[in-house]
Amino acid sequence: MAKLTTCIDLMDEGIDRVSQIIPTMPAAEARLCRLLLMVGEGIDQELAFKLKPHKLNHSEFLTLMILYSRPDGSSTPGELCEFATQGATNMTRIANALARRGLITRGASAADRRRVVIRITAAGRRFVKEMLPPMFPRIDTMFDNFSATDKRHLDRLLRKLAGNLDRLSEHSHP
Amino acid sequence: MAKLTTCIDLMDEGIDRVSQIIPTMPAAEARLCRLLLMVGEGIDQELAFKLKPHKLNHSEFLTLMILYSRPDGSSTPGELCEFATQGATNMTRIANALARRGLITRGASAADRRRVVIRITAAGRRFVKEMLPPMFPRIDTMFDNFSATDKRHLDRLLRKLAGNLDRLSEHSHP
DNA sequence: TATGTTTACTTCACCGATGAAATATCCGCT
DNA sequence: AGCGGATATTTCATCGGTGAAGTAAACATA
Repeated sequence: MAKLTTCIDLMDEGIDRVSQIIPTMPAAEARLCRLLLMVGEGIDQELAFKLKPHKLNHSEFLTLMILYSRPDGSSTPGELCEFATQGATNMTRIANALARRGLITRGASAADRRRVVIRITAAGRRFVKEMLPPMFPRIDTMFDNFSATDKRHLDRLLRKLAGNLDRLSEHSHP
Repeated sequence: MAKLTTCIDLMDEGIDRVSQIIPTMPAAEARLCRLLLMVGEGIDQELAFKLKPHKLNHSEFLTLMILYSRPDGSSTPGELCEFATQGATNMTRIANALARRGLITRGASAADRRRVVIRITAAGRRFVKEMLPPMFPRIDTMFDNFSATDKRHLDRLLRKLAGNLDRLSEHSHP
């Protein structure tokens, strides 16, 4: 598997050459975008690696965690779509997958019969409580050489960037 | 479409509640992971939005850009897989798609007849040179309120994180 | 030069995700 | 009460991506 750092080196060279041909390019900013995308993919793969033994994929895990973290352990497909930034179509499949394994239940809403109520089961809670801790060491290792201020900075900058992205997409694809 | 910042707020609450149930969780680090993943997805969507009018997807664009940035404008499927972190299978499809549009050519290597030489065409270069500049304003906007040191910090922290991820995956899935 | 191993790419079968359309229910208005 | 539009979820067709097996050429070595 290709190392992330060598990909980054190649990306740096590539951007240098492109910005020679097209000097109006915002090279530093484009570099940051690519960096972010690459590191994001790296974390994705790391997460997938940790989820594979449990036969979960990223979106199923996220959905289960959202339910786990809710005080009442329940939600609806529509709400879960919002929070997990998933399409409704996919949420149907995710719910099917989790329900088939007995980690959640699907029931009809009494108040609004269009709605489906999804609830995490006791088995689902047990499952999460057991699978989560073994991930912790690797998460810690990811930020090994990060000082407290490093972490604070990264947190702040990512949130700032998220705000900018929100404003961008508001204007164009709202 | 759900705003990124509200998803982040919900994520914060979720992590708080989970770390009450499971206090050994490295909450700050998990938060950073999720933040990075979410911002990464945001940039992905933004990129997809800019590519859609050109009927390109992310991996096709990246592949084309790698070719564009190479001094001789050529490479091989294997090399492109490495640099674009793509599976060989997918690279075949990408090359098919780009070749069908006349943006690249596929030829046999004289030196090694197992190899396929992929080369960006004049039309491919023109295509890139025209599609790239309209993206610049939005990239600039993404980092609008970032100071020069903000950008430097983000760059440094992401590279550091990439190094850590490399060490992680070396040990476990090499 | 014959043989087994490695490398490069493609084909095939499948999975996860998405857009468009279908279905069922709810809500506002007359 | 009943009609029209909005909302919630599912189904279907399709796309992009991946793993496993297939094919072809190169290399190593005996």
